[in-house]
Amino acid sequence: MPRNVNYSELTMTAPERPLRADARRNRESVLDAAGELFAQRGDAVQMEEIAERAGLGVGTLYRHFADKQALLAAIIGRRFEAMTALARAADEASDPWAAFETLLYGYLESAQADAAFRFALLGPEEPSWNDIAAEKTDFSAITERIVRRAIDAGHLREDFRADDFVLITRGAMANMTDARNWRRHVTLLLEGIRGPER
Amino acid sequence: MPRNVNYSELTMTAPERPLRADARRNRESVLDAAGELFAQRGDAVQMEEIAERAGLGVGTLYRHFADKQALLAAIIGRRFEAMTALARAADEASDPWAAFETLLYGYLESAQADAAFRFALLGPEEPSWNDIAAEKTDFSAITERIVRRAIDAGHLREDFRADDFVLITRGAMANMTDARNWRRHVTLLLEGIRGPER
DNA sequence: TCAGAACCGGAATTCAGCTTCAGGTTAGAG
DNA sequence: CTCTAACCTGAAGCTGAATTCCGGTTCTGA
Repeated sequence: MPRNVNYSELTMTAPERPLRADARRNRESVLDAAGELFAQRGDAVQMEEIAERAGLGVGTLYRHFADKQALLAAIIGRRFEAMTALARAADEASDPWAAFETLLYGYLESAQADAAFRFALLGPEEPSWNDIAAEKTDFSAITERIVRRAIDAGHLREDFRADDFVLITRGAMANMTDARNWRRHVTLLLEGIRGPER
Repeated sequence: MPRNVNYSELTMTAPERPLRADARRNRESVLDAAGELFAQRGDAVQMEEIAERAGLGVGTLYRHFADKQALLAAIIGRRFEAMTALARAADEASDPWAAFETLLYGYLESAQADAAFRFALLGPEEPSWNDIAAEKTDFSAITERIVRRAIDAGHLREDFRADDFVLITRGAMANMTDARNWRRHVTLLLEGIRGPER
């Protein structure tokens, strides 16, 4: 007889008994509220605030998620899934460079809109986010393929590595204080900053 | 009759009465201890830990610095001064590109060695760090001159701006998880990542 | 050498947030 | 309709870390 079961598992193993209707509804509210607030102010939001926005008591948050980390992980997990979907879509493009740009800018636009996402990507690895590691692997595989295509088509320098994609995105995210800074950063990266006299 | 005077003013207006010998010595110990620890783990160190490393009680820290922020500000301020000195030195180089590279890599190597410095540069503007703003102005002026020289000599693209220097450094600092990542990042930036088929 | 201002130590206090828990409520099976 | 497991609430408890406070200690000028 578990008292405070954690249904936040991202792996979709259905719980023995489905949630009661009100519980399912509330869980959704929590996820929505947390999603918005985390996206807006990252880690800094308080549990109480999330509960209020969801129209629930704090206790209810804890019925659905073991702790703040678990809630954050659930939110982050969603974003990662979306990102993998984005990568998959980008890979559809027949033009290799279009695929690369779609992936890069799509990724960064998502990051711009979501402080929690940036937080997860820029900060140190959270050991509690194991579920996310698997998602990352999927994403990386697709990225790898897109990068390779761009190289083979001569759009990226020969020695470009998928890891470099991470470098670029981290760099850009660090410049997201202002809406246009990160675009400038990416532009400089893509075009290079050396002059004619190099 | 002030009780707990804040001598952390970075502006060197000497206090009415010079500090007692032991006090001056202790102040130095605090600065040293805090400098090392902040450099190592940034914001995350605790006052108690700093006190211990300095061989003093916490109360003593608070005799010299109003609060943790003030102590951090004092440390950061020192780094900024060093950075301005570095810029001045770089500007001495007769070769414009050498000057630019010296500045860029010197700046980044310092950042690599100091988490507190990165923290101050990457995080949002702290309102309590007013003293540092002045130092920043000096630094910016020199950077501006170095950038201009590099452009005029044809080593940097015409539309390069001093602000871009900030973009680059922020980007690189975000990639300082691993010692060589940021160098790769800078290299990509300088050389560009587009292939022959651009 | 001595008084007392300046200084120091570190236990006690404060505080902000997360988390728990002892009841009250409600969905929904029978 | 009834009963009860599942659910919800939010005040109270807990925790970790900053900050205070005051009795004791140490400089230093006379």
